[in-house]
Amino acid sequence: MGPGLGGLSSQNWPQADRHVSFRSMGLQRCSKIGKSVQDAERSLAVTAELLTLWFDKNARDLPWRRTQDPYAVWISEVMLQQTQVQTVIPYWGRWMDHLPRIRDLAEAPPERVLKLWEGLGYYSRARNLQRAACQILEKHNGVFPQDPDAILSLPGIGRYTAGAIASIALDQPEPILDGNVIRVLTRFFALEGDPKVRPLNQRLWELAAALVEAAYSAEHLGDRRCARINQSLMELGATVCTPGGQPACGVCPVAEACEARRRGQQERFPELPPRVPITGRFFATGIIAHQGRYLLRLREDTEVNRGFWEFPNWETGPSDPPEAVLSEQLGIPPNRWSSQPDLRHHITRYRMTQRVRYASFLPSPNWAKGTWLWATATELESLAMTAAHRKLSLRLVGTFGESRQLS
DNA sequence: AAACCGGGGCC
DNA sequence: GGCCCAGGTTT
Repeated sequence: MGPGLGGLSSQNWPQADRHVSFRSMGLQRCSKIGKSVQDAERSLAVTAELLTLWFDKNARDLPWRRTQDPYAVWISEVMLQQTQVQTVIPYWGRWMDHLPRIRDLAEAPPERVLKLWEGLGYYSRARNLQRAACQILEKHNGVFPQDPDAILSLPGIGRYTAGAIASIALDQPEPILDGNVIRVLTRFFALEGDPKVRPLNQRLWELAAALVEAAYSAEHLGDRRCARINQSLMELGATVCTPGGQPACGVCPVAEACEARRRGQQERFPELPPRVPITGRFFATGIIAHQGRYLLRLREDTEVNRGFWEFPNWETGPSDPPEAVLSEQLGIPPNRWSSQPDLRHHITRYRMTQRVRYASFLPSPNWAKGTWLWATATELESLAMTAAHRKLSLRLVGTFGESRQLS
């Protein structure tokens, strides 16, 4: 055990957190059962220390943990918003290779930024990254700001991401609260209610702040204490205190003090609101080939996925024949279309089906609206396309860049 | 407070 | 198919 843990009242620790409340939370249970604020803060310090030391031994070796460059940490945090670690790893490495500095991002062509983000989804994240990079150049002389409020004011950076950058890259005692931390804290303290809305959300932020401040005060924990305690909460949530009814409490460093585990009710927390129901959507998609090129359309500024190229497509009803809308929109007679396999694609709450039709025909261009392009097989690979249309593109273009013959 | 973002992985 | 993920922004 580390030298710092010895003096703390470890015999009180498991009991203390069962009824703990903290001065900053303004709760009353504490005084009712006669626990002192000093005991509460001491148990908090023990918890912070156990988590930090556990992280030192059990942290995964993730690529962005090998740097303290705020820019690199920032990119990783934004990529990790709603996106899992294993998905992010190759994207982060590629991004840092191509755009290693803030200035590189600010000055890059927007289509290059989108191409680097292709497949990660939630593409406003990429657009906001570049907007923020430009702001850092203009307002902060090209240096990533250190003030948490200045970080928070950048586009695409909310309270979580600002706290993550400030603590992980700059070792400041700023709290973080994400899905992992919500799960860890609601279980540890058996906190009921919706953790995403007040009042529980506010209490969780206060608890997260109390933990990082406890680590900050514990000088014996050594360097980068704020970075380590905050990452320990997320790491524990990702690898031990996992969703569902079977977290790995046997290897949890704070299991003895966990109230949900004491009750055997780990699966009850957090109390997340019901999911939005899943709905199906249907699209008629046309692949129009002409002299080895394929017709693409650029999503316009008013549309979702603006800046991405895609095969011309229109949303239809579940049973509308796709030839009808394709012929009307593209001026190609209905009998010129041949059927291709449907393409299924999932995105958040949508189950999307693209009904694909192929035509080898050059229509008189009545597609006046928007930006169109006859793309070669090589261009298909280099343009930014959303995931569903990238799948479609891979049907046409093999791994050697050869155009594939379709009947 | 709720909807949206038209991504991906896991079971 | 359901659920979750190192969320932020818009309405």
